[in-house]
Amino acid sequence: MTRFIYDLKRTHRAGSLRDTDIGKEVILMGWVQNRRDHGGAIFIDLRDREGVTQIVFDQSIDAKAHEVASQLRSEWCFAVRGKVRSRGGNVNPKLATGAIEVAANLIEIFTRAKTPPFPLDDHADQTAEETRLQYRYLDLRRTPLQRNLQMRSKFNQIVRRALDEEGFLELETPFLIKSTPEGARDYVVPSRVNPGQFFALPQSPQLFKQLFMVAGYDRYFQIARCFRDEDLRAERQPEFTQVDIEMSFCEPSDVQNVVEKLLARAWKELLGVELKLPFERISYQDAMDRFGVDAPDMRYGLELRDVSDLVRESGFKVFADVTRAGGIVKAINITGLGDLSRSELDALTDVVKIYGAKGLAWAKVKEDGEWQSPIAKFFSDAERKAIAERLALKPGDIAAFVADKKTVVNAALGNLRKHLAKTKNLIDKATHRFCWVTDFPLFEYNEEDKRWYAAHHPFTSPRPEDREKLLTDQGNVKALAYDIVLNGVEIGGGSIRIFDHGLQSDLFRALGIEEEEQRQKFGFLLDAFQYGPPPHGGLALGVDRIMMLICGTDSIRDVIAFPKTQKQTDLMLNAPSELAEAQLKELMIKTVVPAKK
RNA sequence: GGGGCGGUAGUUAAGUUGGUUAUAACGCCGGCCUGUCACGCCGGAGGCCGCGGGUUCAAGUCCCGUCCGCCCCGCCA
Repeated sequence: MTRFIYDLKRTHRAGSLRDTDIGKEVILMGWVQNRRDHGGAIFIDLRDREGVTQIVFDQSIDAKAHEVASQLRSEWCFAVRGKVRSRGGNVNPKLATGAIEVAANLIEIFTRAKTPPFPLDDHADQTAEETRLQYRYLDLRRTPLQRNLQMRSKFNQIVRRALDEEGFLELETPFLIKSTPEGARDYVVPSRVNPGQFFALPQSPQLFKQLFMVAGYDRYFQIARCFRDEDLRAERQPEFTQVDIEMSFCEPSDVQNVVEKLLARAWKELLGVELKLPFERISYQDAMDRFGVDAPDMRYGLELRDVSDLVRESGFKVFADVTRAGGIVKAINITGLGDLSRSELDALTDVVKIYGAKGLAWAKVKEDGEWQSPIAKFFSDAERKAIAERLALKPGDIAAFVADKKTVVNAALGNLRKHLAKTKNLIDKATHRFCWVTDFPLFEYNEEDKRWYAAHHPFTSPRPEDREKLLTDQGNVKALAYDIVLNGVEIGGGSIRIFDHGLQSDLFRALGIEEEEQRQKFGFLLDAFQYGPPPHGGLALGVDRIMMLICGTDSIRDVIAFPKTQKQTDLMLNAPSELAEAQLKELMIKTVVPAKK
């Protein structure tokens, strides 16, 4: 190494220099974003994480520097010393540093670079993600990802400052824990010193944070990595990050207030957006009735309406049969989108079929109020009028109906609603519509196993007023559980926990979990709860999803430095991979991979 | 486990009814150029058409299988 690094320290980051710096001698270090060689003068755009500065190597200023600079190519790493000067009439309005340039008088090339496998300029988002993931370290150099990860860093700092100020302690919990059978599939880690035994990686620090409350830490948080071995989606990775929060002596609104303040602060500092507090609340029941999903996007209309009572006696056999068999019929008024062609309506049918619906019935309302519809003839004038009234149908509107089991109808129309909003551009991207979804059911019935399961987890407290229904009317017990939803994406959820021993016993009884099984799965927690647990509750926020929304991207992978593909592989590491025989032997593990047919 | 979309120079794409030597832009290499900023001009190199099989006189193109990436269903207390 020569004079740079040791003698000549970096004085600025690229991106920070302005016309007020004219005349200063500066030292910058970074990468070649672009070069424009004009013979006697070479322009190099030097990029670092803060931005880009134009460096000019002028033969007449320093012939040696000019000669060295003529070798520079894309993504070479180098340092320059030079004087900041005005660009005069050649200002580049597209650059923050566009008013100035650095006239170089000394350069050192640190490292040369192979030609990158894909362009790293800002116009290069089009490169296949497969290639970008393979060379993730290069993709991460690009401005959009630099920006996303820097935002993520700032978000984490805001979380720490905000929760510290509220008296929360940042405490860590172990990664190597015990596998529990319920919930998501566990990632497991073999224990070498305990042959044949395995640890599990935490799906969340849930039980530990409750133990912190038992131990009197009162207010806890952690920016925690969580692991779930389930199939991936655009907003789901096998390892993800939560802001995990738990507090003692609280009711739901105490938890919600903390979270609202935290998010409001993040939105203000990161986006300059002032959020209106408190966030609106909607019950789970209302969300399902009006939007068909438990994480409603309320930025647009197209709400669902139940018309079961209006079609039960109709001549349309499909609707009449479904309602008589305990199913429901719901409809959306597809209003304001103009006429839809037959092929467009067929495409909408394909959408609802994904969610198990057998079909989509539709009716167009003509100018004279008559229905143009294959099913119009099955309804009486009065029935059509009643439906039109409930859906507020006007001439030009289209009603779309689905009849089936309640879960199918809600999923089909709820997702049809999303589909229409997206494809017909009904969404105002600048809107940040937060809401709390409350009063979730405590139990979910599983048809196959013919038993009730905990909808959230088995330590979630029922609403006090539902206490006596616990063993008799499980379907109508509501939980002190709440999700937080932003623009139709669930970004967090939590609950008030059970701290009363008798209540916990009844809950296990309602779930059909015997005492022995309770002891085996949760013995340590039940033991702990015999030593004076405080009333407590909490919540976890999905950091990756929140960052996805803050950064305005469609994929969680854009806010995770080193994400995995849909098949849970890392294309850069080539992970996972097989272990050497000796390694398996040491762990006393034998693998049995079924032969391919 | 299932449905859908995609895979052609380094990158992004085009490729007709199966028909001669597989196109283009950007990038790359060489040369020229002192005011460019997605610089310009001249010249050049660059292909396992994802992989395997089949049909055919002939396959990037048709058929079957398979791998990889993405979106979705199931799954995700």
